[in-house]
Amino acid sequence: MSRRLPGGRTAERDEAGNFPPFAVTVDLVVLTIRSGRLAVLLVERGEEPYLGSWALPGGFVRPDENLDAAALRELVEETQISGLPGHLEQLRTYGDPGRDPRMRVVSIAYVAFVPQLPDPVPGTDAARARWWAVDDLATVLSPRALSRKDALPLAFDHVSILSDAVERVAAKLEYTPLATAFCPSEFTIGELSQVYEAVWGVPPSDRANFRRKVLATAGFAEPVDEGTQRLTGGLGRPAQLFRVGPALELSPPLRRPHEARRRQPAGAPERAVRARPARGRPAGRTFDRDQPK
Amino acid sequence: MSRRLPGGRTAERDEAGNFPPFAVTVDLVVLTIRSGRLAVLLVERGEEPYLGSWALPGGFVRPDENLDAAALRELVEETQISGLPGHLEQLRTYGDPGRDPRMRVVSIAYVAFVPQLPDPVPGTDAARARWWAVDDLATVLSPRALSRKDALPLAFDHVSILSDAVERVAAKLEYTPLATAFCPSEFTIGELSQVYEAVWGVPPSDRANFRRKVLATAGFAEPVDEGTQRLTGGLGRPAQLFRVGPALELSPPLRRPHEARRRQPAGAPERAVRARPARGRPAGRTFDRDQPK
DNA sequence: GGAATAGTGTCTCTGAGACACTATCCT
DNA sequence: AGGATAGTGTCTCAGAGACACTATTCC
Repeated sequence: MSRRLPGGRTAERDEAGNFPPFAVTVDLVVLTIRSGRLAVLLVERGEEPYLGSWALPGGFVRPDENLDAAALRELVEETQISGLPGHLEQLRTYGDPGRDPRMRVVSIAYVAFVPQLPDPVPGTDAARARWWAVDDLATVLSPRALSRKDALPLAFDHVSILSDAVERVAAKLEYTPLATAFCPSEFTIGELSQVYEAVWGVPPSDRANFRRKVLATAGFAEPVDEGTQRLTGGLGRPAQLFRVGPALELSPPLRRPHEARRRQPAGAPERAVRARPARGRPAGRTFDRDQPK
Repeated sequence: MSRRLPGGRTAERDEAGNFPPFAVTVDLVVLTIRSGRLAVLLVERGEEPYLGSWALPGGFVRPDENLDAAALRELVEETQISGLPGHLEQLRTYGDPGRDPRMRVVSIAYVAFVPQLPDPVPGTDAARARWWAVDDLATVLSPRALSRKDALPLAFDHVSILSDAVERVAAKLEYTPLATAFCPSEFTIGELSQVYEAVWGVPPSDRANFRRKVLATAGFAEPVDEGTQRLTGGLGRPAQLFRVGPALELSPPLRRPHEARRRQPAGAPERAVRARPARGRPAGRTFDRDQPK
């Protein structure tokens, strides 16, 4: 039997007819809001390479499970939550040769948005896990974290993964109701606003307008019938409580305040593959419709 | 030496201490516009499984190349273009067990946007490749393609990949200048509009407004100094020619006409991991801030 | 009362859509 | 002239931002 595995025709295999050996893992970027700051769950490495460094939780994909299931399993193992409160989605796949010095590892990264959880319990499997404020890390992306001398470096290429994840969540808050994934089941508009502030780094422009915009999308935040409650630290007028509704996207989106939107998208300026600079015109085919000049 | 490979702590390995064997491939969704329709490059399979079916081009990632390089190599092999006119970016990774009946294959899918190319030349490596109009295929996503009895089925899970790619390009045209990746180096506003129409399935709402919006983003379409040209089939007033500028995003975005935006996002309604229905409350930890009820 | 937070009213400016009109080519 | 496509003017309405004001709590 031939080894032409992929759907296409140009499958490559080594001299012996075997496919190259790859390890396939999932890495998790578990994000939450703690003390008004965006935080990520990291685990301390207990061996080389990067012994003592902090890394994203992750693990091998099992032979019989799909990628989402592997990510979900890792999430449950690390956070002890079950039933997935919050949100989990595939982020991007990282597979540069050399990203792990030991061998070729292709890792499918996932992002999870979870509500505030208790600290990892010592004695459990997650004993050496802890939450880190994202802007205390040497994240490429966050302008707040740049040039901090005490910034914590991460193992492997996990800084890139984290940066991509932070950009993803910042973008997702603009046009989806996923900010609620960071909130408890009942929340106030003020708490929702704090999520946006923690993720974007700047508060939504105007409190009053923010409230109106949130309420403008039906099925984003739905009022709990009765009560009100003060969660603001016990001060001020009690706030209405809301639950998350069925909406899948924000119909007038909540755009990030100006700056980020006006030139570069704040984070990675688009992740496109660049060819090495072509000298002169492309040597191969040319366009049908190119007019002679 | 231990085999705890991933950054995290919960690496799994089999009884013998080895990681499970995976094949890693890239699959390409090469999109272009042909005769005013969105088209994708497919190759005919010459062996089982899915012998005779059409599939996305793809191939193994080589041990020493990164994922982007593998995708770029496949693109060049299939289209004969070099220097990457157009755009190439990672789409998503597909790795369900059983997606290839022969063994476990994890495939990183890429989308490419390319300008119109000549038909594949018989006799070359790409002889059994051809362009298919996307809505002639049994794409899950495209409303136009649904319920076509003569729709062409694709091999493996390539329908899912194609659907995701089409949704990606439709979304990208809203807030990036990537429509120009489908155009020749000099193009008219009318041609740009045709790209939007082919991808979205509906023309931009108003010709005049479309023109103004395109021109509103500096660095999207920049006028070629001199000339004008008629490309419209030799009829009507000659159109100004434009070149692509340096803009990375459309500052007032070009939103898809209403319908798609008002409820579901036209395509896959968000690709989040769903946990199996939790019976009762989550058994594990509960939220810090859950108020007793 | 004063500080702090929640909620409402309303004005202005920009951008999106609709549509009428002019310009320049072809046959 | 008539059809076809390119380009401009302008009106209306909705959404975004700014800001003033009221409401309700704790101290």
